[in-house]
Amino acid sequence: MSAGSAAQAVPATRREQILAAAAELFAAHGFHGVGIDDIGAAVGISGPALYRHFRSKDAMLGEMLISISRELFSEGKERAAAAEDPSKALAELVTFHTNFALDNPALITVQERNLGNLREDDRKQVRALQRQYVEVWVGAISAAVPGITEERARSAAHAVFGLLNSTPHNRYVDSTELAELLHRLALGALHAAR
Amino acid sequence: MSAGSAAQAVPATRREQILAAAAELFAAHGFHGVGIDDIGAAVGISGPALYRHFRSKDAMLGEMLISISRELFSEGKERAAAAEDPSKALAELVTFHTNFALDNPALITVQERNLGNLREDDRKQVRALQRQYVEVWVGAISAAVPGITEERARSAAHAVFGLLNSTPHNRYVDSTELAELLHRLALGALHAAR
DNA sequence: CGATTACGTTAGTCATCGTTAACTGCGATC
DNA sequence: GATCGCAGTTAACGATGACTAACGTAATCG
Repeated sequence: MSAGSAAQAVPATRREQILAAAAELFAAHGFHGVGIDDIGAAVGISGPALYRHFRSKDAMLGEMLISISRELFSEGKERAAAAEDPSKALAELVTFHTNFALDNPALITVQERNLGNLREDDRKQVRALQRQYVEVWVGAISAAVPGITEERARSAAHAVFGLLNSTPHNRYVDSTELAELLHRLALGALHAAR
Repeated sequence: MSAGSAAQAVPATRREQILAAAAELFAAHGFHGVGIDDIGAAVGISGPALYRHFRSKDAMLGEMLISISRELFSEGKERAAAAEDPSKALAELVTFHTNFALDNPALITVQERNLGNLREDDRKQVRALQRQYVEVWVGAISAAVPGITEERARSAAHAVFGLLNSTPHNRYVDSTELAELLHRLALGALHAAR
């Protein structure tokens, strides 16, 4: 269900394994709340060995946030463009984002919370990608909700991100039902945006 | 507009002044990303002087999260109970929460992100209060949306919190219009929850 | 008027953190 | 089969962080 590249049993490369473990830890304790030794221990090696794979702790955060932002944008753009009409494009974006959040709760959490811990240049890059992703949504909302202003569409997009990204803290129903519920809630909200 | 006790020009007590400054810093850099000296500097005193007012840095976070949780719960419960019918109760909760988030963006952000940095006993207390607040919403949603299950209502409540709490990162329209938009989005979402 | 209390200050302590250095084993390559 | 480079180890270093100690000052109060 859903086409994510989420928690696989045997991660492809060591780098990816480290990034996955670090994401989990950053999500739970915050960037500064996690030590280099904690990350190492989570993948069975100890502390400084991480520097064989990353230039710094900052670089780990940078790499994970840039790659997630890039994936959201490029995949989102593609799916929206492939849809046959505006209303289907919006529904497709909702489905895509929902599944992504369900498949990558740690990454979503880190992206939401730890943008401020990025180095200046990485932050610039992530923000640029996020802006582009938001514009994909603004386009889809503008086309699907007649008469809405661009500013309201942008605000609505951010609000719906907040709604869908609440997924990691929302484990009261199984994920199939949760996906369906979030889909309805998001489209219901956007429909009401006028 | 809105009856919050938000950013006043001259904070009542020194303690409150410190908590407000700390909330701002925690929201921006994360709990562990802020030093005791930073907080002191933000209120014009230097570092260790804070220990005349708080037992520890942990205690500052604990106090701010407990008080915000308490206020949300007690005020929310009261307003929901005072409404004349279920649909008005839900609308009132949405209005209240929206205005609270608009008036206290830093506190809302800290509550969302830094629960994991609390000391065990404080975290227990905050979680208990949050649970009670959620139950107020679950009651209102269950009464206003016929046929919805309790679990779906709870999930929907969390999702709507995510939507409304996105406020701090949502400054594309002025706050009057944003409040109105968020109100529509939230009720639109809940209406679609079935 | 003298003592206490409230609220600051600066200097120091001790733990911890990110990072580097120096060294080691091991599998592939020429 | 010697060599090279990848991926790991432990030890150390400098910086920084939370917190304590010792001290100062001004207002309050008995």
